[in-house]
Amino acid sequence: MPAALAEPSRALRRPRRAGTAAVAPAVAPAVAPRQAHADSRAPLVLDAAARLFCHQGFEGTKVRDIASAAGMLPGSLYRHFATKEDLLVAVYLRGVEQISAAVETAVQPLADPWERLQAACVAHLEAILRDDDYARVVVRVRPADVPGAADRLTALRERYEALWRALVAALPLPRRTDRRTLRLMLLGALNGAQNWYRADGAASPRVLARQFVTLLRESQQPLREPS
Amino acid sequence: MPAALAEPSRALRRPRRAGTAAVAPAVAPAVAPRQAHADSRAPLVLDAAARLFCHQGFEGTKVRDIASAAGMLPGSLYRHFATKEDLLVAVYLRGVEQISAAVETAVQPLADPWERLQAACVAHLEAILRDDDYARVVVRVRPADVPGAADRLTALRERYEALWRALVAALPLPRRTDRRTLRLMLLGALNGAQNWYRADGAASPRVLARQFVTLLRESQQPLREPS
Amino acid sequence: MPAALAEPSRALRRPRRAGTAAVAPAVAPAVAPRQAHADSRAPLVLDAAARLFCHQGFEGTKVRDIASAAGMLPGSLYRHFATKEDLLVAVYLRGVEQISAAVETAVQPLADPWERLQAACVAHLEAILRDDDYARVVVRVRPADVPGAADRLTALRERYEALWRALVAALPLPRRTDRRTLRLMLLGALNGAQNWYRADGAASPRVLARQFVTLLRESQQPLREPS
Amino acid sequence: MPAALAEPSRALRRPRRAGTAAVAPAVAPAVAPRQAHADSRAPLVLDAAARLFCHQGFEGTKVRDIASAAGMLPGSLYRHFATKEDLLVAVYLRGVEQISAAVETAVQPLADPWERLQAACVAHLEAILRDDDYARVVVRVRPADVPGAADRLTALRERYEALWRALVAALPLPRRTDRRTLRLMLLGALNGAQNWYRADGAASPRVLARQFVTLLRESQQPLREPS
DNA sequence: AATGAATGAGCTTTCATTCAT
DNA sequence: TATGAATGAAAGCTCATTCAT
Repeated sequence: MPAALAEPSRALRRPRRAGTAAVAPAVAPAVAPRQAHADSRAPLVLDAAARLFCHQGFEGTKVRDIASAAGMLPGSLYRHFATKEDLLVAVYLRGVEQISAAVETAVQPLADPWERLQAACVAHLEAILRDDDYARVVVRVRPADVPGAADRLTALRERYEALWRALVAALPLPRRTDRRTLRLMLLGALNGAQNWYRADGAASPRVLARQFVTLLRESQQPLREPS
Repeated sequence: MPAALAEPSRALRRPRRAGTAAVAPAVAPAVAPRQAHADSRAPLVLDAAARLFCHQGFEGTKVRDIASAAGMLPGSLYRHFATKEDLLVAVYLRGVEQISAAVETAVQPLADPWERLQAACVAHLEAILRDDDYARVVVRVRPADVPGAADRLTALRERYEALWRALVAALPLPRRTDRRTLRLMLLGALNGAQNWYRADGAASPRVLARQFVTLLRESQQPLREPS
Repeated sequence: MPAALAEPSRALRRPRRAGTAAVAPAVAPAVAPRQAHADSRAPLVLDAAARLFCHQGFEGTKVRDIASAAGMLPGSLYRHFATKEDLLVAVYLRGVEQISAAVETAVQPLADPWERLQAACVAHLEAILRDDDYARVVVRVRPADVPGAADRLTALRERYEALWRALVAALPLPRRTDRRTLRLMLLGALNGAQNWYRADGAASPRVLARQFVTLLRESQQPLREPS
Repeated sequence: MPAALAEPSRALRRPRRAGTAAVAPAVAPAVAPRQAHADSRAPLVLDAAARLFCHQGFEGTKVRDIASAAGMLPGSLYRHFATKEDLLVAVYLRGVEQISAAVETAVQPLADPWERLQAACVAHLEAILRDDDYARVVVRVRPADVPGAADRLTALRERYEALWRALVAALPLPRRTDRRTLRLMLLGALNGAQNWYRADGAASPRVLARQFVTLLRESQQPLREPS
């Protein structure tokens, strides 16, 4: 995820090819300037939008705010994005890409299903609590609150949740366990932290995530339908 | 007004305390008619606002919508509430009152701390998923999304969460357990259900709540700070 | 038509009942004030819109212009009309109503088809050249130039042209005469006058109209397909 | 007209001096290629503008549309035309040139004034109904709708109408006939056809034109001031 | 000559709120 | 108390035009 954060605008345009991104600029530095000029401001716009959507919500953010945060006039913004909703979708897309990458990176070296789940929680929580304005927007802005983009937003969220479905599917659980509820409960608990977590608190996102998973993990022996 | 707000809404919903609602008018019949008549539309406004805020969010709900849902014109609405934010606060207040009452009622006959927690979860979940537009607004509308009322909204939420603080404080847990995190995690998981719960699904709010608590309860042996 | 012009706002709201309009106010003068207050500004808006659409075209007229000509702010206009297009349609509607009334009134006392046609031309020309901003808009603003209202505008024009279809149908003409072409040619010639007629010119609309019809009338013996 | 089409961009800037156009390149052949190449896109722009102005009107056509229809970007367009209004004037100019040429060509071999008028009508109608986007714009776009170019547009129309003044002046008519009204009425009727003529209709522009003239011609015995 | 991002003024429309009646 | 027309600030967006490259 740090890597993803370091080259944010690229992720929007090109297919993610691991390892290539860091090398390419070094190989063809002469091309970079031209490209950089061509759409140098678009990533600025996206960054500004992500920051503002994340802090003030979608409705609370005015197009003028985004423009001026990006150092341009409102009209100029529409060279890059047709509507405010499209801008949100672009932020969402990259948020999903980045948090997906973060989770995948965190999970990849691990084999044990519970360890993988915990690593995913850590990555998720760090992204939505601290690191990543884009990822934070994905959690902060509710699809249903933006009618003009609800479908696209929901589809993007779905894409990310597929990751979690796989993680939960791999857990060794009693047969009758409702894995869907387990997944949604866990994500709900994680995302809810955005409402109360304060950076200056005692627990880091990492510690918090471990607590969450421990909670879940130890409980799985008796997850049964209570009478 | 708090009294007025507390009274009509109760009568509207359930005979929460049988006999009381019907008696009150009889006690003060001389004042009741004029006042009752004069105020008779305010609860309508509040109900309409609760329903709309709950379904469309705060920004998504227009004052005109509320007024027309209450059978009046926008101007008339301002006889009862000074601002749209005040209206939201009033809904919030009653939402907190009602969900508090629901939880307290559910918890009261029980003695075992875990049983009390589970009963609270059931009551909370039934309120925010099904029963109570007012309570749903409390979960649905994020204080931070309404700058003009954020403080008051947060204070009301606090008031409700005090209940949960007590419930969690009563749990027999290892000394080092972070009860604040436990509480917030649980509430986050419960509230998150509003985003994905569908009434036609397999699990009722009641079953869902039991799953949540079982999850928590069984896990409390090892909830310790990971190294 | 003079009657229609004398009470313009009424025509928009009530079905035209000949003779009643002039009497009603006298019969129930007590009701008038309340009614007059209720929508006192809406006719002002409509009049202002008609005048401006007529002089500057639809695109050339800004909502702000209409509002300030009506003595209000742009936002206030939307109490009365949902969109600028709707306002145009309302003007069109009344334009059609008024010019229809003018033509019908002029034609009614006459029996001879050619005399009726000539009277219709006089009425039409007087309306679109001098008397009636509303009627002028109907000729001035081309439906195709206002995509958002083209259908409704065309339908209204159709309604008016039906009158002319009847007038032309009644003419004693050779069987093979293409009456549709005759009608459209005549109306085209009449409407075209809006582009070049100047009030200070030698010929009045009345004289002009007579010239047009004479032109047509005398030619009808040989209107045949030339070889 | 074909000649005019063959040297489009030149006609735009200089007064037409017969014979010069073909010679100039021969005189300075060294310059021609670069110039010719450089100028090669301007006619494309003009054609695109004519097509779009004709189909969507002036206001309805965006500079971007023209540019992209001409295969260039908006900024590039301003190498050729200083303003959108200038572009319209250029289209108008060529429209007038082309329809004038068409009418003159049609009229030239004929001697009889009525036959000449009829030939002019045929040529005019074919141009504005079918053949010629440029000529269509002249009829479609009303000078008064483009304040920034109204004077120039009117002047160009005047130039074309001079032709018709001559044609009408040559007609053997009773002395008291108002030839100006006759001319304007006829042109109004012809131009009005643009609003209702459909290519799939029964009558071709040619047949239509003949009907129009027959109409006029036969009527001229009694075109007198009615009492 | 061509690009295309940027400009900036201006557009139509929205909406919480006010106020004369 | 209720009305509903009016307010006025601000919103999202458009578009002819400019300008550094």
